[in-house]
Amino acid sequence: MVTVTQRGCSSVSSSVPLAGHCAACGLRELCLVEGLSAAEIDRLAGMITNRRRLKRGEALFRAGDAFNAVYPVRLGFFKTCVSVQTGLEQVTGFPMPGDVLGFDAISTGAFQCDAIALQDSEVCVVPFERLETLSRQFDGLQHQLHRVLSREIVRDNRQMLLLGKMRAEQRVATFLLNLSKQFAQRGFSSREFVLRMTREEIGNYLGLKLETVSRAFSRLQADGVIAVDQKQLRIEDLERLSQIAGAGCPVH
Amino acid sequence: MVTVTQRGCSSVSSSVPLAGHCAACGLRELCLVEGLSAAEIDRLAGMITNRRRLKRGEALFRAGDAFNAVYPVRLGFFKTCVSVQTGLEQVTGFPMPGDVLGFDAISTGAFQCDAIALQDSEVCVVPFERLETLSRQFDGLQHQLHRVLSREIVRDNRQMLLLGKMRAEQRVATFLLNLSKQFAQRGFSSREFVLRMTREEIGNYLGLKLETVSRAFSRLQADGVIAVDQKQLRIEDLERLSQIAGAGCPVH
DNA sequence: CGTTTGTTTGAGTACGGTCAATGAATGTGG
DNA sequence: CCACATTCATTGACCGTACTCAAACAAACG
Repeated sequence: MVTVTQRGCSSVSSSVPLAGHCAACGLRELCLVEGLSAAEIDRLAGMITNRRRLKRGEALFRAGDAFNAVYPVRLGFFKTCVSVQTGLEQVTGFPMPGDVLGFDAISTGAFQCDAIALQDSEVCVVPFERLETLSRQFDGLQHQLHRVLSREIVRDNRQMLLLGKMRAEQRVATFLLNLSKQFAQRGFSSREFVLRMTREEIGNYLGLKLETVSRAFSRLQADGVIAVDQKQLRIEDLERLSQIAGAGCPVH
Repeated sequence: MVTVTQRGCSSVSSSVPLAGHCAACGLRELCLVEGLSAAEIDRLAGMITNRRRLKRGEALFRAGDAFNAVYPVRLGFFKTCVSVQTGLEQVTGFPMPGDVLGFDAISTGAFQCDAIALQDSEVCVVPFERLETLSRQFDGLQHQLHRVLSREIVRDNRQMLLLGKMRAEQRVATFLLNLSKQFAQRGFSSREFVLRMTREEIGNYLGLKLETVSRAFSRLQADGVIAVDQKQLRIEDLERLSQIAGAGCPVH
């Protein structure tokens, strides 16, 4: 895993001109690279001419911005949120390393949501036109692109089920389990991790108020299911957490 | 394997061997065909070797079914729903002519949701491997495919906002407005139309109980915003309906 | 014509939201 | 380094929206 040390500069985001090294990237299993041949990976990496670093709180893009590229997350943590004129705002996801940001923009050529860094982060800049060109030449890349797009649709559908049908505690339990699985996929501890987002952001994502999230955490802790200390979270009883979540896996 | 349950209809679906005539299809503006050159349309149409007709209540596919093709709707009305083992079920959409069914299946090679015909319907069968092959040759088709996929992501994000943030009456008003716009796009009346789905299916889609949907309808009718008689619906005051859908009670 | 399915409406309830107060953590500038 | 401000989190009391349960009715269907 590549670690990027941030100097204590208070500047805004910097563009990092640097050829992508997808073959060496620890996120191969998740990003656009999954399942590609060595030759395909080389060509994809050659296309990534720069990366972008963001400070906490900074926007990678905002709804309405012109669409040129998609952004695989290399490092850090984001939130994406859609909103309507009236001020309603919905957090639609918490992208983490390996996830790709920006696919919502293909349909209209402008981003449809905001993407905000929840901590200092780094993304690859993948010019979308060149990605389309390359995926016309390599069917492996083409199919992987389709799979990543499809995966996002499936994830959204599951979130709709959570928002439409689950009760508060069940939503929170499902959220923690999903986080846990995602950390496991990325080689981090699935049992203990840091919640990069606030209670309010969690609540927004889950269709709950922050107080309800806090109460759910307290209750789960009182029952010995989790141990939570501010943003630090440990799963004490995975079995029971899964029960509460309702074995929230899709049926086949 | 999943069994296909049929509700109250005796005949199964029929396959209709027939070359697609995309150029002549009234849904050109919506389907995969949008923005393609005549040559591209011809090639796409040549790939569609058959269609499929479904009776009301019949499943086009079920979660777990093997994925081979995507299905542009030619005629009729569908619902798609995801579920979990515990029995929770969420309606994720009501695809209508011009919409394309099945993109959720690309990610795993198996469908992730059920697609049920709400009335006698007809779809084109587009073998997905051939669609990928063709979209490697025609960048117009490739880009349109990406746009359709992206559009589904955007729509899902908006539905997450509805489910996470809106109040009951606001959800119902938004639902009716969306339907109205979709009918308009397809050349039907945007002011008066038939609700092809039951109150329960609407409620499921909107994260509400059927009684709540019914009450919302009654209230909107009492206020002179809509006129509803069973499945027949007429929008009486579009301005006010938009207000209710958009200008919900300011949360903050 | 009877049965099933779908819709409307009412009464009571519960879950999560609202409001409010307190405290902890983080960050800033003197 | 500390004082202060700000953000974030927890907890309690109360309230309101949407759910639950129930009954009556309408429509669709065999």
